[in-house]
Amino acid sequence: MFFSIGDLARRTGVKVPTIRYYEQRGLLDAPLRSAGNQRRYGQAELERLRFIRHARDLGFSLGAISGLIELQDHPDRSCETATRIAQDQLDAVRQKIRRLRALEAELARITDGCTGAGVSRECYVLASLADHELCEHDHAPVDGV
Amino acid sequence: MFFSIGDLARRTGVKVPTIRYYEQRGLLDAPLRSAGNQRRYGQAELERLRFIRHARDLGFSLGAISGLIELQDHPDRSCETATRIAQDQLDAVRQKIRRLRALEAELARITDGCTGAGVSRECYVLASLADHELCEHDHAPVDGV
DNA sequence: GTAATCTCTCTAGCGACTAGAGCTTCAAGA
DNA sequence: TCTTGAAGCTCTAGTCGCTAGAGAGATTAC
Repeated sequence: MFFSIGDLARRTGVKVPTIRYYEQRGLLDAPLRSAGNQRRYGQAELERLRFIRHARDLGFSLGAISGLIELQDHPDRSCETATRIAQDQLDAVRQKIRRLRALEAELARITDGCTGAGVSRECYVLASLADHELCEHDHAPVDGV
Repeated sequence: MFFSIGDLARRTGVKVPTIRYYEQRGLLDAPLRSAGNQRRYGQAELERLRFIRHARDLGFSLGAISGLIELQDHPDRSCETATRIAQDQLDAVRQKIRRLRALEAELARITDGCTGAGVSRECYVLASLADHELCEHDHAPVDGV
């Protein structure tokens, strides 16, 4: 019926320190404790952690996940917020894909220009990085590349 | 001929604290100083910082950029390393695009399933996150989404 | 000369963990 | 029942690439 943090970790694929971190961040409620002060979890916590895991896999921030959990805990509220959070996440993902594609094109061009056989003085990779004029596209920074 | 850190920031689009951070990280050499201990930069530093900026925009890590700078400073070395660093970066970008596309598909499906008009108990967004079985694809975590 | 703007160093914070120290508890076998 | 080894506990600090702020000193334009 009740299981340890290690069991919970195995069942969800979330690492033990990460579970404790989620608890500290308030995403998981403080669980019951054994006589010796060890955490003991039940089905509800398992499901919540799976929810968090799934949302993290989809790229939601812990802040966004907090919002989603808040809604889950109040089943009578409008789900407008949930939809908006998900839509924002989708928009962010699409934006990131767009930027990464520009990067990919540029990087492919740069690496194609150099076999790696020569000497660094003549290296097209280094030359391209030194001189933005050699670029075909603009590429804005992408965080977390 | 010589300019301040603020001028350098304006000419490269890199923020002042970031320039100091790069110096601390060893990506930029410690520059000359004015009588009053302020940093004074010349053309060489400007070019190096533009190189760094450009590489950062393409998603290279500071560690990778260190490696590239090392090669730039030794023009007689083989550029194999540079090519490999760039190729690794390209691979990483492509990998990230692949994962983001899977996420995009899943998020689009999830958000399409909910108009936001209902109540959170019946919300398809929340249901999908709670139950991975509703997913059509596997989606591994992507760092930095 | 004075005021406004820069610049200096230093420390701390972000997000989402991850690693390690030093200790205690638990579960299984002898 | 005892022992042993794995697993758990709390706490602090580190990762990456910055960013923000405090409180001081330097520079520049008028």
